[in-house]
Amino acid sequence: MPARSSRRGRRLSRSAEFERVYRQGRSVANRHLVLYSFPNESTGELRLGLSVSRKVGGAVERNRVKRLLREAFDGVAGELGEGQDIVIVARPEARELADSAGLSGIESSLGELLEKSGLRRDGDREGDPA
RNA sequence: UAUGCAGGUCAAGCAGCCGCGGGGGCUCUUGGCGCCUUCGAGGAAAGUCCGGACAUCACAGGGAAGGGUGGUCGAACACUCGACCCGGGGAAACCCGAGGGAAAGUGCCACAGAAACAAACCGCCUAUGUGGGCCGUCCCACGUGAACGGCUCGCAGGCAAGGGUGAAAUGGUGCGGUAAGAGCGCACCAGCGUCGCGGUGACGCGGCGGCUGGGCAAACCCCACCCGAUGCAAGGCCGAGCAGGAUCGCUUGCAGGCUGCCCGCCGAGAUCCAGGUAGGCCGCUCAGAUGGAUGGCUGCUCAACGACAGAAUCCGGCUUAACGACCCGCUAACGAA
Repeated sequence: MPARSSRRGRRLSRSAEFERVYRQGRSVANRHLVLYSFPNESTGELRLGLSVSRKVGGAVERNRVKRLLREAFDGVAGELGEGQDIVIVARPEARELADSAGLSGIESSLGELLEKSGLRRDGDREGDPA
């Protein structure tokens, strides 16, 4: 438990790992994002993968969407259980959301998906003995 | 000074807080964690259109095919750059030009027009040949006549000046000339050839000559010069597992393991080899990732949401995209003073 600090966990690195999350994981979506999740006890870590296709925009816009998604995910990572892989796919509408509402817009959209998926550990704050 | 040019710089700025990637250092028993420090996108990083480095493969020499380049000189070739030449634009500064060859051949030239490469629609001519009509002259003959002449209508023929079409119709203007005309002749201009001079050269200037018949070669083509193929997913190193080979061992356990030795126990495999998959490392950088860092929030200022846009082996060029701000130099027509 103390091994995982407050910063983000590892990331998904192999396309095979993405495939496993896509095929075997559960998914929830709204008009901006799609969120896949798959419990992975072997690593004991919370890992994130991002997929932002060319349909979202050019390199600058895709970078911006990815950065905002990482930032937003960082903010809520403490509320999620360990030992699972998460993949967030950005839809083209995510670019408009990032342009118009910025980080807060992405955060609320991600929070909506987490609520829908039930991934939040309800009332769990024992990981942060402040 | 406005205006217009040419070259260059920047790419909102500052502060605070929270974060991210690489390097270095400190702490630490190692790994790790933590802390400190430093560096961290562009002028186009883009398109991937050229060239080079680098890498692997191929390679005696020559040719063909294919591709590229195309005023000259220089930087070894090419690309490109600099200077210059020629043509075009501009008042100028300056800008633009795939700028070799159309008497080697083939092809194309829309619409319009007679015709787009060698011709004649309208038109001009009757000098020349020939047919008809009328008139006149001529006469041993007075005519339904020969010959000659004139006028006129044709045919053959001559002309390309003028009209008209077009982006373009085979030089322009003037005089002479002719039946009418025409570089047919002459003068000047333009073009071509040739000679001389200047220049490394593209070319320029001058003299002379006979007057030469369109455009397109980013149409095929011809000429000159250049070019091996593939590209960092190049390529190099390490290397699980599975299968393969070699050696040793396998009822008498004595190879091997527990363990450095002895005993004891377990015990059917053990060790090595090259190739090489998954995977890893290098290539890969004083930005240097390999699911890919360079960001977010707040406040203030300029301003009024701040353009185009994000490195992926490196370097040089080309092309394309795009708000603006500033610096330096040049030009000064019209207009203002």
